[in-house]
Amino acid sequence: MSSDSTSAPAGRRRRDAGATKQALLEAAQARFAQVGYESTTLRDVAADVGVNLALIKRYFGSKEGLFKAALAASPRLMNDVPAGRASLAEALSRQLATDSWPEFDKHPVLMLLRASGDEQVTALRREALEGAAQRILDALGTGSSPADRSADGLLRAELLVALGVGVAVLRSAVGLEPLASVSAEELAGPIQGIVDGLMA
Amino acid sequence: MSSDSTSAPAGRRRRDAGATKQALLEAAQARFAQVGYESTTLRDVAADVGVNLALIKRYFGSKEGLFKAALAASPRLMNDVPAGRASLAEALSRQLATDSWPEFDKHPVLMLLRASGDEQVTALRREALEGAAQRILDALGTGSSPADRSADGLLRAELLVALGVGVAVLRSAVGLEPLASVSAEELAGPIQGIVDGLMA
Amino acid sequence: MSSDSTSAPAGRRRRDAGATKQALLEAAQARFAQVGYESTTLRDVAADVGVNLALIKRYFGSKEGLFKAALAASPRLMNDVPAGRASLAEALSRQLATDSWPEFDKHPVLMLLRASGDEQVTALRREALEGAAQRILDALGTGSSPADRSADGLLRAELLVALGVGVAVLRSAVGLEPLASVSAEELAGPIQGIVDGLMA
Amino acid sequence: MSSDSTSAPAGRRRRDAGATKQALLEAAQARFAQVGYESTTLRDVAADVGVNLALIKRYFGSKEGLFKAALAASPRLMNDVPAGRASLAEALSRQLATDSWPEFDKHPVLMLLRASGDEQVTALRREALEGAAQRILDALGTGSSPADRSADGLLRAELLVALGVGVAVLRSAVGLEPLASVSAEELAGPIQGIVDGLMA
DNA sequence: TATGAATGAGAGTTCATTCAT
DNA sequence: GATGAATGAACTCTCATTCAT
Repeated sequence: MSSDSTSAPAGRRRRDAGATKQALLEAAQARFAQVGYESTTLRDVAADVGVNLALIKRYFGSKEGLFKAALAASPRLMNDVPAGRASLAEALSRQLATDSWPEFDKHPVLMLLRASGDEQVTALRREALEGAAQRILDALGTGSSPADRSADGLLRAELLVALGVGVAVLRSAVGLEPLASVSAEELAGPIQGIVDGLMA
Repeated sequence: MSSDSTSAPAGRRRRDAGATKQALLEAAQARFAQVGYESTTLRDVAADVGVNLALIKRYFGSKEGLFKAALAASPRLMNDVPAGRASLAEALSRQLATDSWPEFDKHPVLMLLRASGDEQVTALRREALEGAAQRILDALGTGSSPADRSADGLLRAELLVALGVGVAVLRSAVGLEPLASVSAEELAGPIQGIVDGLMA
Repeated sequence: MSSDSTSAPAGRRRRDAGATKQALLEAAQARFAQVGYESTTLRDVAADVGVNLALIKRYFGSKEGLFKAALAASPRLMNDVPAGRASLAEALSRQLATDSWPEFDKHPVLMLLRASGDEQVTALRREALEGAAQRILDALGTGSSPADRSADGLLRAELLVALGVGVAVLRSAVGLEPLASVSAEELAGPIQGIVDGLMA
Repeated sequence: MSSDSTSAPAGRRRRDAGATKQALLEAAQARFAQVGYESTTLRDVAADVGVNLALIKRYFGSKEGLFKAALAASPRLMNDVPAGRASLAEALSRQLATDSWPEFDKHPVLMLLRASGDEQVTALRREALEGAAQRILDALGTGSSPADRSADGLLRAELLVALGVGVAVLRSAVGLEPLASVSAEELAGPIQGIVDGLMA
């Protein structure tokens, strides 16, 4: 779908700063998610896009800068989740199965887990995950069950985030079967059970 | 001359190959779990123990070798879990709270997630996690509930493993509150709910 | 459109090639004198003036070219020195004190000492300093003292140049006190003694 | 005289840390004096000695560290100058002529003038030159002339240091003739005149 | 003419590893 | 068996420069 950018001369993308920057960003996201911060080399990222290494410095300042940009450009986790337990479980199942992430090792959540020591990165990471937890909590907030409103509602939401993080890791980094190749459909039942059990 | 036992780093450990090796292994486990494979330097590990860098080469062959040995020497996850949902939930809660791992960033599960390149490492990792899933399944297997015996029983067990992995990551690498500082006691309720919901 | 003169950097200098070139030259002189050839980046020079980096290439060809131009545009050392030992000593004192060079680290003699590689640069440098020595010799040449006309008169003049160079270096690069902050007045006596002693 | 080090196996110096370190130091001193801090590359220094680049890091930590070590290992300027104007002038002449420094472009004073931005380096530099000035002052201190004891005695001593610095620069970096190839003998007269005139 | 996207070469630094002693 | 000197390869980063527009 989004293979080629806006108005690029197809063959060799040349002299289009925006497109180059975007391509670098995507390549970086993939590399960071797949092999982590340290193992990702800027040479590889540049080579993926087919441009010179120095452009990364030009556009992102440094490796840290590229990482932060890649992190910031990641899609929001658990975005637009309709209210209600059923739709939450369904959204979780879908996002954790290969359906929405054919190349699962590039799942944005994986990048979140790769360290870089930097303080700002840690903050970005935390914000992203806190946001996901909050959105999960919101999706459950309309329910009448006492647990939804309880003091530890956020904790329960975070446990669902943890579940998602764990599934992503086990799928991609470990390849644990049958989890690694389960479909959204097959995942739906157990996830629904977890959500219900957690909020009972 | 003086043979020191494992847990007694008396004065200057001298000429006790076994103790030195064990100390190196523990130092390596801590470093790998805390900062990951790439960021761990052999010099640091050797310095932690106070021995020469070349000893690591001698004992473990290479950095990969040390990592594999550290992985293999990790405590088994979910070991000795009594049968029954309640005890399973309790065991999970305990292991995921700071209670059993005061220095949570050295939790063995964290080391499992580091470094991906080597094939043998991936295998070790998978075995460790498959074993945990199997033991969880066993702990539930004696129950009479239909889900325990269902075809996707293993999948459900793996979801619990995923939950554990995710919690460990969020606690240590991200420091997501309130999850990061929750006690085993506070964790028990929600975890129990999840186990019950999953197996309902 | 609006033609700005040399010393009036009004608003945004536009379309005045001469003024831009002159501004670049001055900025380059300052940078080269202050931090040396290698540490001066063309980006910095361009930024100082507020023009595009490529303009330097256009006007001066290369970094070497800019350096040569900056060197060639430097004010002549020991220019217009009236004849006689007293006026020579006075001229030396004045030029080596902060009086005439409030920003002493931009003193033109400092630029002369930077960068060595290029052959042409060495020639320019030598010419500038030979000229200064010659003018010093001329200023003394009208005197009746036998030393003025002696075969090593030039050598003696060069020793005065050396003194000047050394003072400039010690003032700016090293900050050697009390020399670094001495006034022209305080310098006058000792310098006069040196000139007299040298020519006695 | 000091071409080969202590007990080196002549052919290829191997496995002698002390000798290697010393050789690196000497090579660094030469390079720094000749082309300055920025233009000196660690690869060149290592190549001069015929060892691996990484050894410089091992022994000196960094380029800055190497520079500081080279500076600290430099011979003291104006060391062991006997008291009296005549011997001072003679010592100055000798040190500034090719006599004592056949390869004049490696003269230690040249290294002092090459910047590196570092604060500690500036301090080292200043100390070395202050020491030289002090020793010059001491050499003159026994005289009965009023100027020796005057408040600006140090300033006058520093002017002699400046003269030395300037001569060194003009000899090596600029090659100003006839100064550049003057003998100690030819230099003696003018220098003596300067010292006398300065202290009159 | 002037801009800025893109490049290539080389810098210091870091690390696992190897090799004499 | 154990030490530490020495190596090679790779990394990030920096800069002058070139090339389309």
